[in-house]
Amino acid sequence: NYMKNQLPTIKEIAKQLNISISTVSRALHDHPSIGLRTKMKVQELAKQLQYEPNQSAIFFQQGKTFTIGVILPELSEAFFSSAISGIEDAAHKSNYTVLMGQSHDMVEKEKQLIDTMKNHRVDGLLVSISKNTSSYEHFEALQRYNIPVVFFDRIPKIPNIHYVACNIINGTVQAINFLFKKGHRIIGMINGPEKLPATKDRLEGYIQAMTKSRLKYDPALVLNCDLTKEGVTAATEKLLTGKRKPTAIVTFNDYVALDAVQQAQKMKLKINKDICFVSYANLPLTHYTAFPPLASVEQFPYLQGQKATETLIELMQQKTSGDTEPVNATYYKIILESQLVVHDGK
Amino acid sequence: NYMKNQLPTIKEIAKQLNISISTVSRALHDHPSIGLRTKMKVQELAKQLQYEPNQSAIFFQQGKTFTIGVILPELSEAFFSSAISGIEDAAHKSNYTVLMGQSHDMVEKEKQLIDTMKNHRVDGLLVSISKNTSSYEHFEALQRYNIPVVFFDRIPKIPNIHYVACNIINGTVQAINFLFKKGHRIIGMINGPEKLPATKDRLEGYIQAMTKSRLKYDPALVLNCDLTKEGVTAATEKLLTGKRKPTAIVTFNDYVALDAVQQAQKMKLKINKDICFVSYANLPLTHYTAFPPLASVEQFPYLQGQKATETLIELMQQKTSGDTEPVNATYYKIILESQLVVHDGK
DNA sequence: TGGTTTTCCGCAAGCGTTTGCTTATTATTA
DNA sequence: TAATAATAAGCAAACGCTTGCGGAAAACCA
Repeated sequence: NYMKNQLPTIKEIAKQLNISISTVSRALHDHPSIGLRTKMKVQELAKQLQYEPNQSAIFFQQGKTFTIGVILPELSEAFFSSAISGIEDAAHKSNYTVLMGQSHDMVEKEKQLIDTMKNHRVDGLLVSISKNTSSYEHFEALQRYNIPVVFFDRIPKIPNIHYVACNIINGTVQAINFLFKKGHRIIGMINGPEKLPATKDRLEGYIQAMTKSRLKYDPALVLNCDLTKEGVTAATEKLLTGKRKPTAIVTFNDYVALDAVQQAQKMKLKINKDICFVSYANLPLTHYTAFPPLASVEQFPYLQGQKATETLIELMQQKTSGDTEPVNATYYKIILESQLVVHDGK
Repeated sequence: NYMKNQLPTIKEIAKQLNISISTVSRALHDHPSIGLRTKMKVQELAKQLQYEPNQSAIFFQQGKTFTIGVILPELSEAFFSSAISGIEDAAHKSNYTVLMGQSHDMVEKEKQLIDTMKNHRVDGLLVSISKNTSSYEHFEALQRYNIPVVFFDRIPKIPNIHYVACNIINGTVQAINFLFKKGHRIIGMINGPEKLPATKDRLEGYIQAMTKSRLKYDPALVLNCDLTKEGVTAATEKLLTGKRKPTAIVTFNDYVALDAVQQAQKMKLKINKDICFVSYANLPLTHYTAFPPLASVEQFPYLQGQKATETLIELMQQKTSGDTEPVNATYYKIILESQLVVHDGK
């Protein structure tokens, strides 16, 4: 008692009230088997002492931390930071907290983070995998720990996983149709690095839409690039000096669009007249730019984060509610539809 | 042993090796008082069993969680997401993890988050306070728990706190000087909401610089606004139709600058000719816009986050390394200098 | 060989809570 | 009034790990 800077515990309360700690514990939880009188006394003293339960102890005792881990490539990227916002909001609503880590697209760090999260005994994990991740054993380790994982946006191509993703294909189709209706017949694409799933999806959508529109798919109109400014510039130039000159170009994302616009201008083309652009949204403020893309395929990062969190929470509940055996090997595969957002002239 | 899906513990290892758990614990920690033979045996079995210590237990036992909490207004804002990136990187380097929450600028939620963090027994806290926070008792509660707090960017104006902030004043002075050298003599400012500290700092810098440049301070040239598009537009119009028409305007941030540019264009003014803009950077891609500000006062969010984390970690070490009494009531007040970044034409 | 140091390891407490089970007390019924 | 039921509270184990302390065995010295 002598200036022990200790925090009050139920033990302390029990001692002062001359009752057992179990009684205190139950009293604080409003357990029916505790009389009203003592219940009151306990709660009063607790308040007076400013008692707060030591969550560390509870976590340990219950084997549950009410924490969900989030691992993604880059916290400062607009897309992910929106996603995080959605995650945090959803988690907070269900009284979970969020432990965060960024892999910087490095597999090694991704592994480290998984270890950290695992050791911290997070109750569940949300992951957007790094660009360079190609093997997935480090995720399997999580199963031993009974830590459910929900992937989002950047999902591994393996079976039997839970994920939330955005179907980019239909958005792409919408984009092409939009351009088609505007009269464009030769539509190019500046895509991303070949091996990226995101790149493949875009291409697939492109092919689908072109085929359906009875425009035959011309591979010469689709260029891959490494997303650097130089790469984009080169691709744009090549596309615009090719045999079949496109009147519209779909670009991998907003950054690419902006770089491509610059290059097109440099080539003395009138934007939105000689050449139009449509892109995949990942920037908040393209409408402030001089020549924003006519339209963007929106992927709803906030919503993705939110959905992913909600399904993770559901999975965690399931786990808790004691299905002795995880019989229900059903996997959540939640797919949001991307959507073409047409920007008004302004 | 019968398909208990339990994770291996040191107890398990001890049993299999017929030694005591304390020996196992020490062996795993390379304690000198354990013989090489047993040490090897233990470590081998541990690896074989894929043993990993239960951090929850350790946290509890040590009263330390190796976790730092971060509370800030909005995760998805570019400024903060850069800061977070810096925080995460710095934390990870020292083996800390990051627990995150966003207040959405609501005092109530800020309080909740502090409670959560406190109950989670984070080892330290990083806070950028919400716009509406004006009383600070909820932070004082943390002292009882011996949880050090480092504020960053948005810091409360009370004494005896640790903080990391960016001195915006000198950046503002640089900005005005920059404009002065370019020949501008009538320089306006579109500032933020009056009560915001950020607003006051900008104003102070403005006054200092104007005074020093022998341009007398004309209050009519400084307008407050609420940062909405309408507010900015109105302020811009008022400024550009006033008696003394500025040839340059310093704006509260990039968003304001972009809105103001639009309005100026609507008023048939030639940007960078009739009227120039300088702003405070908070967007990553102003250089893609049609008429970016000529220069921006950079506040280095990543660096701020990093520095804040580093000082927090230092504080936590101090706490641990057992100064029985926190005699050293020295408070870290780390101030980064903002810096004017002049954008090249393209 | 007897005593002293070293080396190695085990015992047990403790961290703060929860919870199944038991016990003491009071109220209820016949 | 005695037997039974309902109510209220306590005991003690458990969660997994760390660590101060004490003890046995082995090594050393003289």
